[in-house]
Amino acid sequence: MTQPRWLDQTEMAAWRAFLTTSHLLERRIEEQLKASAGLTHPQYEILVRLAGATGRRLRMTELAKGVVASKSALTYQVGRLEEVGLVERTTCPSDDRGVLAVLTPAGARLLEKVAPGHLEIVREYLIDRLSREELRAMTSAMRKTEEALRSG
Amino acid sequence: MTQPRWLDQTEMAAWRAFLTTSHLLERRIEEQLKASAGLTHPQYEILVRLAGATGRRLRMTELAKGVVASKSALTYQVGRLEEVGLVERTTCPSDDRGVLAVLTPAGARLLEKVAPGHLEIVREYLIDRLSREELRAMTSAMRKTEEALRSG
DNA sequence: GAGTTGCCGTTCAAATCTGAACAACCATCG
DNA sequence: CGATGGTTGTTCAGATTTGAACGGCAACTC
Repeated sequence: MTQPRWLDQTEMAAWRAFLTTSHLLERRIEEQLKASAGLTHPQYEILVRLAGATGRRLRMTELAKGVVASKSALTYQVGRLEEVGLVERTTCPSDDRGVLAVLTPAGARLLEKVAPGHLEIVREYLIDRLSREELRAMTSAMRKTEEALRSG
Repeated sequence: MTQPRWLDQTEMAAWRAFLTTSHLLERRIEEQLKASAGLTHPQYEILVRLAGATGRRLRMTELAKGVVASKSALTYQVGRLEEVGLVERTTCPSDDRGVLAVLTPAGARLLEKVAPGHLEIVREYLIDRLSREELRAMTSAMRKTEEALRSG
């Protein structure tokens, strides 16, 4: 442990901008999804992950890691999605402890319907405002942090 | 309304990296603050904003905008902080509707104690991993998005 | 100065998240 | 086989967030 190292003005500005913007964007996305499909952002992300998985199914634990949610939060949200027929649960054939969340055809249809409006928000407020250079730098930066956090 | 514009591979990678990383980092920060001071991240941010305000006090609405929280969430969290003596409430002298949240000396002391450990996390996982160029680009990018979201 | 409109912060019920505890299962080793 | 330790997903209670509704006050108009 060395001396406490504060952030200089530039670093603090960077951190504050990141923190504030991620929260604001999260809010905007939540609002759009709720209005257009009655989905929360976590629910939407679950559908996206399942749609991208082979067989449109994933183990609960994998899914939780993918969407960055706690196990119990995922159990809860998959329960909601199952109630409305967007996802089904199957016991994992290779591991009786396991549960597979499976995207239903209705889930896939809803996702196709909702995705454009969602991505339009992502474009409008983030992607389309960034230069190629900024996009590249941000991706690089985020990946470094992600990698570090996934390891620890 | 034009055609739906999907994100190309580079754009989607950028968005996914941002989304995932912000959630992972949020989790790590929450964990650190809880362990080191029993504070949640929203609570910590409230203390930070108050500490930086003139007179160490802010109107509830300003504070809510600053920390990007809903009015009711802020009411709740300020209530928690008041219970443990880190913040006090005062009625606003210039506007009887208003409430001023004021950082107490105990709140200031706790913040000084906790900030280094918190900032160490921010450094370790984000700031220290970024080149000066990445830091600059990320700040610029985040500010553009923040500005757009604050206007709408 | 009465009326109207809008802002301020709180309250409330409902939804969601958290973390610990738990039961069931897997894997390894002796 | 039997014991041990680790994993899996769920459950539960408690904490937090959300959004709408509300009462109180301010600001502006006529």
